Amino acid sequence: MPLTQTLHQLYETLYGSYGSQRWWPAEGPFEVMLGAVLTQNTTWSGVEKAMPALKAACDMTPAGLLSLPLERLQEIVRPTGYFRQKALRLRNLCRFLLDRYGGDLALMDRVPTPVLRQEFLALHGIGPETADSILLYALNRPVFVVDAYTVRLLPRLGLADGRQGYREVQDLFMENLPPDTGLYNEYHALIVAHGKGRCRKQTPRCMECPLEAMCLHGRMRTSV
DNA sequence: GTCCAGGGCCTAC
DNA sequence: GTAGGCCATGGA
Repeated sequence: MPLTQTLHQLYETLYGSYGSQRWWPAEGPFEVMLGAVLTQNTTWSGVEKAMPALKAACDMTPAGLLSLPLERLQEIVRPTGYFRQKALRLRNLCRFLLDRYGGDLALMDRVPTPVLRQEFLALHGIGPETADSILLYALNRPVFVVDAYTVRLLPRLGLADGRQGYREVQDLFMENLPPDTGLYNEYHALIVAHGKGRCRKQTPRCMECPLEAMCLHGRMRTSV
């Protein structure tokens, strides 16, 4: 089966099983950006605690966040873990938004996606996944977000051998799917929903897994 | 008590 | 260029 068709089948199967995920749960692009940093290597529940506190403490603008004392900001983001790092990362991001765009995110609209991506990656504390999450979920750019679930998923479907890096996995999706922001949005969220929902440990077989029929045949039929 | 989340940086080798 | 250690909280 052609790769394009397989990827569409994967999407349809996940969508049929989990339904629309409605990401990103946030009000406006700036809030999405902050959430992208705060959710790094942690659960969304922590972000749900930190975000209201942040909204109560400042006006939710880059300048407003920068006006908070560091200790106060640390206290607010504490529920998301790595609170010392994340407070600094939020400050870095806001300083960039203020210096480069005057705090006006609408000015990013005329900047090409590859340029924006490089600008975000240059920030300390923003790596490939966070940068791409911002591009897709905050700025509506057709960029496929890769995460640990995605990397684990592909080998079990026979679509990769597990040695591919971030960009290789990303290219696999983007070269075989149309550059559709809505599709990429839902696709990544569905992979996460599937990944955290079940089968994180490679159980020999899981008949309840919606991807059972797509898993590799022959060798140990590891569920996904 | 142990494991691990919607990662990324730094340091060794 | 990549494997390993580190950052920290909270829920299962």
